[in-house]
Amino acid sequence: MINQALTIGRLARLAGVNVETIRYYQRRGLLPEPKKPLGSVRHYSESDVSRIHFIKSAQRLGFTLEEISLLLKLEDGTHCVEAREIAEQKLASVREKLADLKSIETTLAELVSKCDINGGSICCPLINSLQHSPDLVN
Amino acid sequence: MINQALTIGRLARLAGVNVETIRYYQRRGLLPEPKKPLGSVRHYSESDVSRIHFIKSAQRLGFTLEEISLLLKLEDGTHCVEAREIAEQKLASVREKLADLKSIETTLAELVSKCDINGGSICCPLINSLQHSPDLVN
DNA sequence: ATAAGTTCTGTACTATAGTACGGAGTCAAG
DNA sequence: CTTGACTCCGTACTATAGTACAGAACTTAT
Repeated sequence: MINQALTIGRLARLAGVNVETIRYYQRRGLLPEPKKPLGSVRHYSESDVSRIHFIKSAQRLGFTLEEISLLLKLEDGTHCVEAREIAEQKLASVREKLADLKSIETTLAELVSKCDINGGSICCPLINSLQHSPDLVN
Repeated sequence: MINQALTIGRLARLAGVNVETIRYYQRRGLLPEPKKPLGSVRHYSESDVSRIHFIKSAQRLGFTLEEISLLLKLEDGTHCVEAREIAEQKLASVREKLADLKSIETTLAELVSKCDINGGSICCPLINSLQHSPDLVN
């Protein structure tokens, strides 16, 4: 096979992760482990690339691999009601995180702009805000 | 002292964390360790409660203790320019996370509402979406 | 003043999410 | 047909963020 049979190494490069990470995801059940053609090496598909991207995206948002594993189980097509429940739970938690982030964003943006007004000289507004309301969220 | 000298245990209860967590934050330099009045126990202040709340809030948003430690250094009042740079960096990363979360929110909300339309019977829209565009973000 | 409850100190253990590595087997290019 | 790269498999190590615990000192309530 001179052309791209998707081996684990190629998959890793395509997906931008480490080979070891792929094996780890397989051990954790996040990625299927294709069966090995006896006396040869495993072959992967494009969908594995997508799946890894999905995992990485979800992770960047603070989902744990455990949670991502739940999300991915929506895929098997056999647990519709559960699938919807999980999706709803996730949606709620995403909205919570969104609200938290928005409030941090507002606070930080204010601090930085107060700093602008002072022309970057002595940024007391920024420091004072942190000193007197360090409890940014809630 | 019959009344509330803020000992580490009380501080922990007030801040809603474990005593060990407070010690850990002290070791990491996230909380000051008040000096011990020889042959007695350390006393804490209200500002330590606020500081712990701040740390916990920032953590819920995905900041690492390392990053939080940087944020907290804005407080010392002596590095105005650096303080502003850190705040700006954080603001940028918060905005990135916000964008990511919004896109996940949209996707999940769509999936759940498609599920509603199907009356929760066979939730193919949800499952299909995940199967055919598992790369939620970007 | 004595027992129960805290604090202090240091060290060790835990979970999560990987990364590294050794040795054997497999592939592919010269 | 051999050499170098890659795969496979298991085990071990790493960093982050704690938690647990042992033994001594201190505090508080009775």
